[in-house]
Amino acid sequence: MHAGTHGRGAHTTAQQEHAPSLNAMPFGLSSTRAVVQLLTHPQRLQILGIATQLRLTTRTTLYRADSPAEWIFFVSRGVVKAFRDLPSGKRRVMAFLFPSDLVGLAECGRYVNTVQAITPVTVYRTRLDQLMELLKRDPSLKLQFLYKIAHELRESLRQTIVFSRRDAAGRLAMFLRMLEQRAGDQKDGTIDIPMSRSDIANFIGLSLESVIRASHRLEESGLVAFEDLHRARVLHRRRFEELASAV
Amino acid sequence: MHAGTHGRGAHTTAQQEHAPSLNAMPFGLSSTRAVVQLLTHPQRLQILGIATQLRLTTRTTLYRADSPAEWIFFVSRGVVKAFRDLPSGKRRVMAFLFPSDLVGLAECGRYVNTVQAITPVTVYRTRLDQLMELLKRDPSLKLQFLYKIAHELRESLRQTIVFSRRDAAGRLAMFLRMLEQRAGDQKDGTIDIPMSRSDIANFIGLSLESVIRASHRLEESGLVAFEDLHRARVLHRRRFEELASAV
DNA sequence: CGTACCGTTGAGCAGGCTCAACCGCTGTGG
DNA sequence: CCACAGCGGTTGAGCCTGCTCAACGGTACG
Repeated sequence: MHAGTHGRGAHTTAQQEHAPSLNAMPFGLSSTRAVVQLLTHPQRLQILGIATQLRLTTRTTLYRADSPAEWIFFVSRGVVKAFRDLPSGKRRVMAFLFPSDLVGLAECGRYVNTVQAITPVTVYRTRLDQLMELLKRDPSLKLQFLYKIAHELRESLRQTIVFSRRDAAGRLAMFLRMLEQRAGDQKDGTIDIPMSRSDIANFIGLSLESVIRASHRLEESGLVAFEDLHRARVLHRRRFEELASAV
Repeated sequence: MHAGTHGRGAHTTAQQEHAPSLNAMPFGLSSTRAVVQLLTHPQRLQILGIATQLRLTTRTTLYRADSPAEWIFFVSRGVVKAFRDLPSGKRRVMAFLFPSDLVGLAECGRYVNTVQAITPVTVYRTRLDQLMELLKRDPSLKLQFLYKIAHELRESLRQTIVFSRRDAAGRLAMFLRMLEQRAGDQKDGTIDIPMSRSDIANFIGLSLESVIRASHRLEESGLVAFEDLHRARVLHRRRFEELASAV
């Protein structure tokens, strides 16, 4: 299979590699709209103290939906997807999780989604009860987690805007822009697309075929060039942004 | 206008009326899938101490998107909607907020959505910085807020499942079921629908006309009876649940 | 009585879905 | 070594349903 065969995630910084990390946009006023590291160095070491580093290959399942939620994961390198298989047999990808994201949100003691690696990943795994202990001992850490979850909530709400579009090309453009922002701009100006076309389809709510046709439309109209299946380049930034914003 | 002319929200309990309150499903194991009150009585009094009670009429705007985020609101009675007007002129309703919900999540010091009352509401308003002060003094309160935001995140993710459906009737059925769960079952077995058809459309991602036609289809197939514009009754529970689950 | 707003209905269009066939690559086993 | 299965991706044909546009109805309000 394709995934894992072409250095995706290789641009991850050493910092992200070496300790649990959480990124988010703050509540408070800030001039930039930048995502910042929430955890102080000591906090990261504290979490490191109760965490185990795991390196997982593509397609490894971190956990399954509805199984008892024992662990919380900090994504450190690579990308995972969180999805649910619906009664109809369709698969809904709820989120892609990147380095500095938190995975393992439970409800009533059970995981909500199944989570699988789509690239080789490094995660830090910690027992939920141990993390809760740590949160009790370090109240300021609670606040950081609050920020992080609030950030994810806003991201999730933003994601629903994608669904309000009917046109496939527009949805795909918004998705690509999201990828560009989340995964951090590549030095060479390309967008890294770690997931399969079918994962994209299940995420943005289109059929697989529509995703492919939308890619062609983006390419034909000169907005985006797909250098290969997993790399795209924005050719006409202004028109691209227009399309992606024109909800 | 219609809203506010027929006792919606009248079933709100006295408890909800009299102090800030937060409801959520816990992370941890619990036999029931019930939503529980997160705050202890002393905590609610503490928040009450820094909050102002406001009673607002239908269509009052609590705040506007992109304005500086000074306040956090606890919905105590009634229903508000959070929405964004998109560049295209379309309006996306991001969420309906019910009693025991939290309103006013900011990003970089600015509100993300515009929030408006769709029924007469009672809210408790507190300055963001004062609430943060309180959170610093009472670490366990932070955890309650963490639970609440996590709950809203899960709700938001669940909401995206609605969008994965193509059929209007199915989307509407899921929406009605959500209303039934959120607003608490009425004693008489009816579902209270506080918002306008057009708000529903903007929330579940359909055109206004499609919402109306979907209502007709639900009615014709004998699943649901619409007693008036703002009250529905599930006639055939099993088939209704089947439709609402058959994503 | 006119206006505004919400809701309703109909006609016709368009874009996304489904189904089906096919390609190219990979890994496997005879 | 090659045949084959499996998987991801691609393309085409035709259907279907939700959207758009437009006209109209009812109710509240000035």
